[in-house]
Amino acid sequence: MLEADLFRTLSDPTRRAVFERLVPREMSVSELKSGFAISQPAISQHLAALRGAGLVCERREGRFAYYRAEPQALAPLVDWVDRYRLFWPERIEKLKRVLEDMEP
Amino acid sequence: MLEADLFRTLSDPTRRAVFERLVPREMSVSELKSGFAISQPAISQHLAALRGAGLVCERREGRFAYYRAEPQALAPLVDWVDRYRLFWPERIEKLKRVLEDMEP
DNA sequence: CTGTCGCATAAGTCGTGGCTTATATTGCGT
DNA sequence: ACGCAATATAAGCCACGACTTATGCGACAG
Repeated sequence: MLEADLFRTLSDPTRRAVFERLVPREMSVSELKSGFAISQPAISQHLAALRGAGLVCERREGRFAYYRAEPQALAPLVDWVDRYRLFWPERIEKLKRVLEDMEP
Repeated sequence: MLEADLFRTLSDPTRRAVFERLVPREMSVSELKSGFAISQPAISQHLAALRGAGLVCERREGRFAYYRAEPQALAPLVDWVDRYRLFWPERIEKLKRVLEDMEP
């Protein structure tokens, strides 16, 4: 049931890009804004939406707000796609290969 | 880049429900309509959107149109979530268990 | 203490999209 | 041939959401 929020939140391309940018490392709002052609309030609104879905979390430090992604919040979305991965044999094979490569 | 179409198409809960209903077995439009509290044109419009994303395909038979889901069209979405699954070790463990249950 | 910076919130605008009703199209039954 | 059934398309309506500008608020510098 929770995948609904994730689909809605991630359906916007800009917001998805914001999330992706916060996966490798945390970033301040102004640093995020550079690289997007939208206003600072727009960024803050996207961050609020992502925060509402648990996809990012903020760390306050003085007047700066540092955001980082929380990939584990993708859980319901992962469960959703996994449910239909079962109807798709070749994809399972590929996944198995990926997993085998990860353990010694 | 193609995951954008999938996110946009699947962001609507009704359309997502239509897709999910067509995964186990094919179904005619009128059979689909029963179970949804929306009009038949609305169903047809959702099917057109899903078809545009390659998520369903239709089979004509007389005046009936039978639709079935094409889970392989989820590929770009699967790739997207897999990219961030790597940042999330516990999820990999769960997946491995699912895969192990599937083969004797 | 005052100005400015970093960010959030408020308010308003505007496009998009999902729904409706109405209509067109094709196929089947009688 | 006629009418109805199954579906698609057209046109219009309305709500939602993404953006803007304007404003508020706390933190640091001078």
